[in-house]
Amino acid sequence: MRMGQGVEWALHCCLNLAWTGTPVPASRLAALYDLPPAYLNKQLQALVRAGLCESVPGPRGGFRLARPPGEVSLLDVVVALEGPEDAFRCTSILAAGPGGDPGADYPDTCAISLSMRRAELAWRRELAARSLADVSDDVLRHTPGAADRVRDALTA
Amino acid sequence: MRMGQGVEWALHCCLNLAWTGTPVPASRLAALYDLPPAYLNKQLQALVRAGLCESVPGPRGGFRLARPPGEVSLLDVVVALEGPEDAFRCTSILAAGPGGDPGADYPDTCAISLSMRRAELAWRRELAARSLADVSDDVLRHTPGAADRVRDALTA
DNA sequence: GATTTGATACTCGGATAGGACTTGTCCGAGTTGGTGAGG
DNA sequence: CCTCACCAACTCGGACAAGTCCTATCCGAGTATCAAATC
Repeated sequence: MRMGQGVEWALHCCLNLAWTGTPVPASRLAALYDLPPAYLNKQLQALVRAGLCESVPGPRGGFRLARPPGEVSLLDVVVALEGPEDAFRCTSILAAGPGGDPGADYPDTCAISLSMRRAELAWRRELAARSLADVSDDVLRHTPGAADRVRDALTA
Repeated sequence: MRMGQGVEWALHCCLNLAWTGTPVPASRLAALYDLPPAYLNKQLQALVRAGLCESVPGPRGGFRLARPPGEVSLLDVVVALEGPEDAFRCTSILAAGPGGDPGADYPDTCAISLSMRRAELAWRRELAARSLADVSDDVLRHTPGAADRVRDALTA
C-alpha cells in the first residue's frame, strides 16, 4: 500500500502556489526541489483536471490555484492524484463461498469490507478537515519567513 | 494508492481459521472462494512470518491461528502483508528548497508530513481497535450459521 | 511617436519508453499417516 | 495380536515468469511578448 510520489510534490507545490498567487510554470516549481520538470508537469495536469488548479499557457504562464487555499483540502489533492477508489477493494469473494449469494451486495454488507471502509473513512475525514490554509498557518507559525522566501524564489 | 488483493483473502481466511481452530491447508481455503491456491499459500506464509499464524507440514497439516481471535487485530493482518511503512512517504524535498536544512528531520517537522501522518494514525487506530473476534461477532449476529457452514466446508 | 505585423520564445498537453512492484505459477524439502511384514 | 520399518501421499516453502501500474522523458499545439517596420 504505497502512495504515489507525486502526492508529496503536489502538496508542496499547492502550498507554494497559495503563497505566490500568480501563475508559476512547472519548470520553476521543479527547480525549487530538484524534481523532474516534465513529470511534475504531469502531476499538475491532474490537479487541473480535478479543478484544483488552472493552467495558463504561453510566456508569463504556468499554474495557479483555482480556489482560495481555505477551500482546498488535503483530501482533494490526494484524490486528484490517486483516484477516488478505496485502497481496500472488496471483490465479493464471499459470493463463491458456502452460503454465498451471487446477487448480494457484499461491498456494503460484508463485515470485513465495512470494517475496512470505516477505517478509510476516518482517514478521509482527517484529510478533508485540513485545508491548505490550515497547513500554511502551521508552517508560518513555526517559520514565519517561509512564504516570503518561496515567493521570492518563484517570482524572481 | 491501492492495497494488495491478498489482504482481502487473508482477512477472510483468518476469520475462517478462527472458526475452525484446527489446521487447514491453503488448497482447501482457496477452494472455498475459487482463489489461486499457490498464491494464497504465499500470502499465508507472510502471516506466519509475522507471527499471526502457525504452519503445520505434512498430511493433516495446514495453517492455524497462532493467537486467540481476540488478540489479532485487522491492523496486524494488513501490516503483515503490506509492510509497516506509511503510505505517504516524506522524502524531505524541503531540504533542497530555499531555506532548506539538509540535517533537519523533515519527516517529523514538515507540516505536510505531519498532517498526512496524523490521518494515517487515525486509520491505523480504527484497524487496531477491531479484532477478528469483533468481526466474527458482527458476522454471527447477522448470519448465525456462517461459522458452522465454513467449519463443515473446511473440515469435510 | 503610435500602430501594425511578424517572428520568437515560452508554456502546457498528451503520446511514448523504462523500471518496480504486484500477481501468478512451478517444483523441491520435510513430515505425517498408513501399510505390510515380522515377531 | 503387537511392534517395527518402509513407503507413499500430502503439506509448506522458496525460487521462477507474466502483467500492471508508477516513473520518467520527449516532442508538438497554442499563446503572449517583444522587436522591427510602417504610417
